[in-house]
Amino acid sequence: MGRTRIRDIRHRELIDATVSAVHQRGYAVVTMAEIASLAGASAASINYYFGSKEKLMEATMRHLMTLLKQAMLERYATAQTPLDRLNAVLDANFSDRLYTIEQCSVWVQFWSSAPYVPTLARLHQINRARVTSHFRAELGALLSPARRETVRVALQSYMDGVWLEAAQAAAPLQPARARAEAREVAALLLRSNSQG
Amino acid sequence: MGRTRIRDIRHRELIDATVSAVHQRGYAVVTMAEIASLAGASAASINYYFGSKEKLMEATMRHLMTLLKQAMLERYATAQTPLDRLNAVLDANFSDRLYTIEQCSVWVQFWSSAPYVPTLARLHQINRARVTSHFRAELGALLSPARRETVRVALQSYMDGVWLEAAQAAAPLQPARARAEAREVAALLLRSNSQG
DNA sequence: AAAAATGAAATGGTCATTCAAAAAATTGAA
DNA sequence: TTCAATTTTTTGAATGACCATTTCATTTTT
Repeated sequence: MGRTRIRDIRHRELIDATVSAVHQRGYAVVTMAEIASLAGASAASINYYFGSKEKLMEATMRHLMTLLKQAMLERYATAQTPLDRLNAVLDANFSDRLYTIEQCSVWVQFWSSAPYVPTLARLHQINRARVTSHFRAELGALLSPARRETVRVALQSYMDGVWLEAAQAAAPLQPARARAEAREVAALLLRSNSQG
Repeated sequence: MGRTRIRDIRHRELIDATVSAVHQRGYAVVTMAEIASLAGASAASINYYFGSKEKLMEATMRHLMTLLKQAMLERYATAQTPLDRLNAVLDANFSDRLYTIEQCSVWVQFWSSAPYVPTLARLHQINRARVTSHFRAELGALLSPARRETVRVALQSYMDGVWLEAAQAAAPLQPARARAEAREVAALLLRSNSQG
C-alpha cells in the first residue's frame, strides 16, 4: 500500500491545530508551543514535519484554499444556468463547511499578513484570481460589459466584508442565512431594467 | 496661549510615524525602534510620551477614527436629502484624505488585531456602531424596513471589502473613482421597483 | 534652578530553531 | 515467532536573536 501514513496524519493534526490556535490567539502572536500543545505534540515536531513556522502557516492556508476550491467545484457541478453558477460561487463561500468563525478568523489573519510574507502574498493572489475569473465568467452572461465589473467588484467586496465581520461574530454563524442574504444582494444588483 | 506644545508635536509626529511604520512592516512585526526612527526619535521617547507600544497603537487608531468621523460630519453638513446623506457616508469613507493605501493598510491591521486586544476591540465596536447608525438612519427613509437591513449590510460589507483590497493595491488609489463606484453600487441596490 | 525631554545602554523575557539523544516502529535473519 | 540492528519519529534542553521596557546620566527648555 501507500508508504507514509504517520506523516500524513501528523500533517493533518498540526494543520487543524494551527487553524484553531491562530483563531484563538492571532497569527502573529501564536507560538509554536501553543500550536503543538493543541495537537498534543511538541514544538520541535512541527519543525520536523514542516521545517518552520512560516512553512506551517503556508501549508495551513493552502489547506483552507483547497477546501474553498472543492466547495466551489462540488456546487458548480450541479449548476446549469449562468445564474445557477453565480449562486454556486456565492454558496461555496458561505457553505456550512467553510463559513465558520474559526475559518473566517484565519482568513482575516491571512489577509493582514499576506502583504508582508511573499509566499502568502502569492497564495492570496492565486485565490483571488480564481474567484475573480469565476465571477467574470458567470456575470458576463448576465450583464453588459460596462456593468459587469461594477457588480463583480461589489459582490467580491461584499463577500470579503461579510467574512471580515464573521471573524468577530459573538453568536454562532448561520451559513444558510448568509447564503440567502448573498443571493438577495446578488438579485438586487442584477435586476435589469437596462438603464445602464 | 495653550500650555504644552512640544508634547503635542511629538504626539503627532509619533502617530504619523506609526501609521507609516505599520503600513510598511505590519502591526504585529513593527518594532518600537523602527517607529521611533521614522519619527527621528528613540524608542525610549515613545514610552515617555505614550507609556507603551500598545497605548501608542491605541492612540493611533483613535486618530484615524477621528479623521473618519470628521470627514463624515463635514460632508454631512451640506447634504439635504436622505439620498444626499447616504452618499455623504459613502463619500466620507472614500474621501481623498482617508482613502490612501497607507491608511487602508493600517485599518486592515487593526481589524485583524482587534479581536485579541480588548482596548482595540472596544474602539472597533464604537466605530462600527457609528457607521451602522448613520446607514440605518438614511436607508430608513429610502427603503422598506425588510429590505433596509439587507442593503445596509451589503453596503457596509462592500466598503470594508474595498478597503481590504485597497490595502494591497499595487497602483495608487483613485478616491474619486472609488466614490463614483460606491454610488453606482448604492444606486443599484436602491432601485426600487417594489417587488420586495 | 527646576522641570521636561532625550537616548545609550542595561535588563529581563519570549520565542523559533537546533541538536543530541531517547523512544517507537520497522526490518530481516535465525 | 524472536530479537537485535536499523530507521523513523519524538522530545527536552540548549542556543541565539530579538525586542519592549527601564534606568540613568545628560541636554534642553522654562
